Amino acid sequence: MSRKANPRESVGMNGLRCDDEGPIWLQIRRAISAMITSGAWTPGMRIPSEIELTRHFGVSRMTTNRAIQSLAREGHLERHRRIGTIVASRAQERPAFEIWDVREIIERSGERYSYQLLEQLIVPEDDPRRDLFNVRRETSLLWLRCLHLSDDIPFQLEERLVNVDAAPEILRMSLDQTPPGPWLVNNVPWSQAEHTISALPAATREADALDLNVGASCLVVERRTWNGEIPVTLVKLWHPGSRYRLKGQFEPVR
Amino acid sequence: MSRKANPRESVGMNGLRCDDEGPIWLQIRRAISAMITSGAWTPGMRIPSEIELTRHFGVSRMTTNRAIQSLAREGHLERHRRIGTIVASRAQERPAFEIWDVREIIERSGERYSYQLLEQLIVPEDDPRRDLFNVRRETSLLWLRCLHLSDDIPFQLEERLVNVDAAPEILRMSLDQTPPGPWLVNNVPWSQAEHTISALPAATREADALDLNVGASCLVVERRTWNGEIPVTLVKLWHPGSRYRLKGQFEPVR
DNA sequence: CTTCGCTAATTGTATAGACAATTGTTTCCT
DNA sequence: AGGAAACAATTGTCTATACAATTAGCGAAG
Repeated sequence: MSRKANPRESVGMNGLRCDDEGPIWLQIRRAISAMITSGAWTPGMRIPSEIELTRHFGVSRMTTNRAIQSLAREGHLERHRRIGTIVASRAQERPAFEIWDVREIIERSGERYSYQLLEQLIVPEDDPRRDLFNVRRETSLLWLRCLHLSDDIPFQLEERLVNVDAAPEILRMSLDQTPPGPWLVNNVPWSQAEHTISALPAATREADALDLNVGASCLVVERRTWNGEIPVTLVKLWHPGSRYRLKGQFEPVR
Repeated sequence: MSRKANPRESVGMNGLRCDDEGPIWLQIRRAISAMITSGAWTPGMRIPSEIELTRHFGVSRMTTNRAIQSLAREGHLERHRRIGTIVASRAQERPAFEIWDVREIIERSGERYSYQLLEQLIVPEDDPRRDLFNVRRETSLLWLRCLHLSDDIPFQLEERLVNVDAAPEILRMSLDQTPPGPWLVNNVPWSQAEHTISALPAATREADALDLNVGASCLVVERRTWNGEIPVTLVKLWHPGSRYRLKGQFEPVR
């Protein structure tokens, strides 16, 4: 216990204290959370094991486990058997704006997420899609269509244009395995974003992919991001409106 | 067991089946989830008690409990002691777009949410703020400023303009208790929304409220919603950029 | 030196049981 | 009848324990 190979920097338990509000597992959760947000425990550090915390707080392991798992499920901690629990690199981030990560939405609902790449091409010089972006003729643009499924039922169709100059590494990604959305958010810097939410009827292309009738109303989120003046990506996300009710008093345009 | 006063309509367990993937508590979770999304169990119905499910699936109560609680925490079920567990009215909704509900964000992080109303007034006829909305001179607009705190530290400043014609009941709300955001989302119909995300320096008004220096950079989300042609609300949400890192490679404009 | 297999540390899941808290229902006393 | 007290049903939390799964590290065998 005293001499350790120290696979990762390990934290101590100084300052780890319960308040006295509510159930003990929430107190423990808050105590750990406080260590992270205060900066005493920084991303990458290994936190005490369940056993140590169990002793520290004088509770049973299930109680510690509940506190830690609830933090882990929300992405503040990462846990690995035999390795232990480390503070996630994004633990101090707040989802002040949640970029719609379909995968997360689906998996939070306990369903199976799957993904299909439908189309991938470099937009030709005279293609009308180029007009959506205000970029020079030489700039190469990548066009993607992919489908996100929940329990093998189409949940979201993604139609995306990417400015390759702003994100050159994207050409090296195998996009038939990895959805482009999360990768872009995490790897390509951007400074400005604009979203438009509306209800639109599905055209043939969308209806086919989503397994709907042509004209069925969909909820469409359109997002554009820039880095300074440079457009980064433009994406249209189609949700079948009939299959999933939507949060809030959203009324399709008649 | 056979004759019941039936305080609420109660569901049977027909069709409630486990698949065989992953841990049993997730299987049970999916089984219940499937009953809801298939429509066999509809909002307001009382689902079988933990004991009954425990017997049905042949597991221990803690296992059932874990499945149900995880659904309840996400808003698919509502639980009350002695009453039982009912399907939440919003259970079939998908958070296809999560309207930023600060309260939810804060409470999910295990912190204490609190709220202050800073300012509330009907915008005078000649006020420049009227220009933000394209409405007739007679239309009365409500101006609100409120602060959302996490563990008593300012987390988000909300500056909002509401079209009273589109949401007349808002004048009857006691907005010093209830934040206007969630109420509007749930009670006022809208068909279109537009968001802009950017990084801006705090002016005196924002710096004061958020306890920052003037000029400190903030992440600002601006949201406008319409119902058809009619503007409903316009809100600017200020987050102190220094205190909370933000998800993704967001770079403040220099 | 490399590889294979063992051991130990750590988390993941499940069980059985206990008691607390909440609140509808019933019963009983006046 | 009305109100108070007891009861019952249901969820909330916690404990103690057990075994499974994962994997780093170590040591033995080749």
